[in-house]
Amino acid sequence: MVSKDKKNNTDPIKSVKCRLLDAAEGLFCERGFKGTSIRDIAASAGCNIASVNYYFGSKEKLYEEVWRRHLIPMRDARIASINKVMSQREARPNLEDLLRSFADTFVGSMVDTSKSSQLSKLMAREYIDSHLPTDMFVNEVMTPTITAMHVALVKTCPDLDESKIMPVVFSVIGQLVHLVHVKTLFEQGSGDNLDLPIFDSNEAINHIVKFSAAGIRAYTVK
Amino acid sequence: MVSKDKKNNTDPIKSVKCRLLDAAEGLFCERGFKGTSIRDIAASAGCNIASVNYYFGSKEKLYEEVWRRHLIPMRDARIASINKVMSQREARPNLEDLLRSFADTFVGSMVDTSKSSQLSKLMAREYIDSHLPTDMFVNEVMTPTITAMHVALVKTCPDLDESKIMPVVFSVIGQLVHLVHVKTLFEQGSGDNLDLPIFDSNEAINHIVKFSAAGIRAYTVK
DNA sequence: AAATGTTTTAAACTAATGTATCAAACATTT
DNA sequence: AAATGTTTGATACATTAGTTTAAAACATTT
Repeated sequence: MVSKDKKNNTDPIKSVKCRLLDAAEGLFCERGFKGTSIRDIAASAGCNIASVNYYFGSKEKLYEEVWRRHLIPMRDARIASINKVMSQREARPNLEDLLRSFADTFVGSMVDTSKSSQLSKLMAREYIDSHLPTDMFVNEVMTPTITAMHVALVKTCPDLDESKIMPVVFSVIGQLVHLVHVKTLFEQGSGDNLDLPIFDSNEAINHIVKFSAAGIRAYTVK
Repeated sequence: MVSKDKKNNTDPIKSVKCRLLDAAEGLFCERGFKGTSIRDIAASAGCNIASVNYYFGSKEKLYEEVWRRHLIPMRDARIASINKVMSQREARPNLEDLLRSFADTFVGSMVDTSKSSQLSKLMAREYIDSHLPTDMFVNEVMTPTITAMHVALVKTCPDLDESKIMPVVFSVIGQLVHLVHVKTLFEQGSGDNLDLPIFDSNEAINHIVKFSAAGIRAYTVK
């Protein structure tokens, strides 16, 4: 008796709660927090409007839960990829290896399936107008990531002036965030009449690694 | 008889239309398009709700007008700053000069008053979910800017492989956009418990220039 | 099978939004 | 000053939002 239009996550195997989370994630990424209504979410998950409040208490809480599913894995993936490079037996780890590993994880850590840029998009939105409780994202992901990168860089480039590490990390992250943004713009529609070259992620990461390595070495004594 | 609370732009010298544009700009930057109601705008401008539809036709049109006031000046400022550096009498313009000039204008072109990062914030929002007609921003600002930077770089670095120019411009812009983002986050509240170092724009720009110059030269033959 | 606890449903509620109306106030021209 | 065109104001309208309610459907335990 239930109409089956426009529903994405109606797989009855998954629990209603899970379907709601999936549907909400997709819609929040696509249309933002304010742009997504509880009715949209319920419809996409194939369940009743009241379910959102029944399972999560409010729209805000649902949004929080959507985040919580990914925050820790995201952070751990990034830190792990840094540590992996650092724990190789060579005396001094290679700067390019460190950068590439970090970049790969940054751009790809959100790659569960094909919806690679979905979480990045959510991140960008949350970045600009936050609907998460105070600095949940900064404290649980950003700060730990930067710290891990900080110590890795100190080990990799002993000649690098310590006061320059933050700016250098800033530059790398700036490029990566921008890459994700641009990727997002290209992948799904909105800017389809641009004549910019097709954006290959691997090429882009190669470039960022080379560019950044040179930028970092500009600060080493020799 | 009119209550004077919370109003920012009630200067009766300015026309109602102008007051509406100013109020809308501030609120759109701060709360986004969806987060700002016509009632908020009218209240902040100290005029009636109907004024918005009277002068602009709709909320969307008002948003467009807010943009139109700045798009062309923004683009022209950026291009002019590039051309200024390029037209100096020296045989080959200096790369650092070009980068600094571009960076200054990018971060500061929105500096009419103290609300330096206001337009940048608006830009970031529009970036993520667009309420402007098809690619108005890309066509009128982004593309011309990138093109100007493109030809400037070719002249400044004749040794630079032409195919590497786009990636290189991408890296510079990525860092600058990120700088503006972070500046915004710090300047107005939301992330006040971060222990990141105080962010001085001049220092940051100095860094970006040095970092990027080295990154660019990594692509030159010698 | 009766009783109890959990989940789902349709409907209602309150508040807020963008827009439209129309008369009053104001300014300008005749 | 009268007439006309423009701007402003209070209010109404239709729509949509998030949330709540209470009954129904379902599942579980006794």
